Amino acid sequence: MAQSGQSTTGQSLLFLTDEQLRKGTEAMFFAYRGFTADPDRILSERGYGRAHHRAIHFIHGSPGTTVNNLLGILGVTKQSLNRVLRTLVEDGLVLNTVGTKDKRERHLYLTETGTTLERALSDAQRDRMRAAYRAAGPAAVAGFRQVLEAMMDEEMRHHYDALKDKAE
Amino acid sequence: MAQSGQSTTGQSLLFLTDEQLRKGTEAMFFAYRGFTADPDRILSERGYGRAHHRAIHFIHGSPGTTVNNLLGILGVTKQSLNRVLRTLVEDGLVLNTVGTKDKRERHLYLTETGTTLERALSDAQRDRMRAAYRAAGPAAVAGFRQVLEAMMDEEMRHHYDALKDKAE
DNA sequence: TAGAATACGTCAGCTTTGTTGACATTCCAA
DNA sequence: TTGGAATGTCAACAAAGCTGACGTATTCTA
Repeated sequence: MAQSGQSTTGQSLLFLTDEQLRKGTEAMFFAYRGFTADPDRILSERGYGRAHHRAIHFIHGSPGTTVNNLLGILGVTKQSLNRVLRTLVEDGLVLNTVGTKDKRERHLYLTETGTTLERALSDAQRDRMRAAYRAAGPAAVAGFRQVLEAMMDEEMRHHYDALKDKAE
Repeated sequence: MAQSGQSTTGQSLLFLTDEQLRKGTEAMFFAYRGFTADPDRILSERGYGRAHHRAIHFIHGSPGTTVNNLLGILGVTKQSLNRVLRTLVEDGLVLNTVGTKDKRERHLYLTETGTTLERALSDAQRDRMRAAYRAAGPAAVAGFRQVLEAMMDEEMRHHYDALKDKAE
């Protein structure tokens, strides 16, 4: 066992060895692969990639979102996003409507087919997360979220909080 | 606040709402971007990418490892790894020696230049992780690691454990 | 109301990093 | 000793990111 959780005061937690930090980075690396593995399988069956998954996920979470907003969340260029979005619209998974208030904007929605795929993807991903959560217990889950949130960039945390608030 | 950490018995943790799980996946997504952001900056200055970082990281952790072993850890094809390795050897960051016992194998080592870059990269990455760890506290860190480990594929956990044991 | 700014889409071309296929070398076992 | 398995290299291609330039429609502002 490592000497990380000794102090319950939270005061003397300053000895973070290189070893502990290295293990943390490797845990992130290996866990992220597991995190994406199950949806990746479903996606590749249908000729989609992780980029499509991300678009579908956030359109599902914020129906009617604009292209510009999605760009901020995903942190890619519009050319890159456009390529993905175009195939999703062509394949009938995403709907693209002209803005009501500002006609320059395009609002994005999942069609029924899109929603079905979203559910398949998130079910697969959540099964693994659910299993991990159960194995680790509620206290561990709280810590997991705390560390992840502390690891985000400022800008990313804004997007994260905005999405979080929406549901509460 | 969510209703996740209510029970201290760890018994009745069965109500994992879709909402909680969704937030977990988004936390992973946004945190992973932060996790890679700092090294990415250093790498792009020198014309390298994340693939180079991964190779350097694991060669540093297991000096003398073979190409085949590295393939198992990274989970890519040998052709893909080879391209990265070749540029690192050409640039004098990695040393490639013919196996002594089995001449088909190549043993990989970091040169002094390679070690210097490794240090710069891991310093940058660890600064952020250290800050996150401190902000979240030791109990949260323990939970963080627990959940990540539970999220890995079997095969990945084997690699992870092998690397972990090496240092203990 | 004219011109600047914004939102979106697209064309062209490049880079990184993954893929499959073909092939040389080396080792081992029948 | 020879044929198959293992290790690693070269070639060509695909996905998905990037920059830069440009067009169009719309909105904002001086």
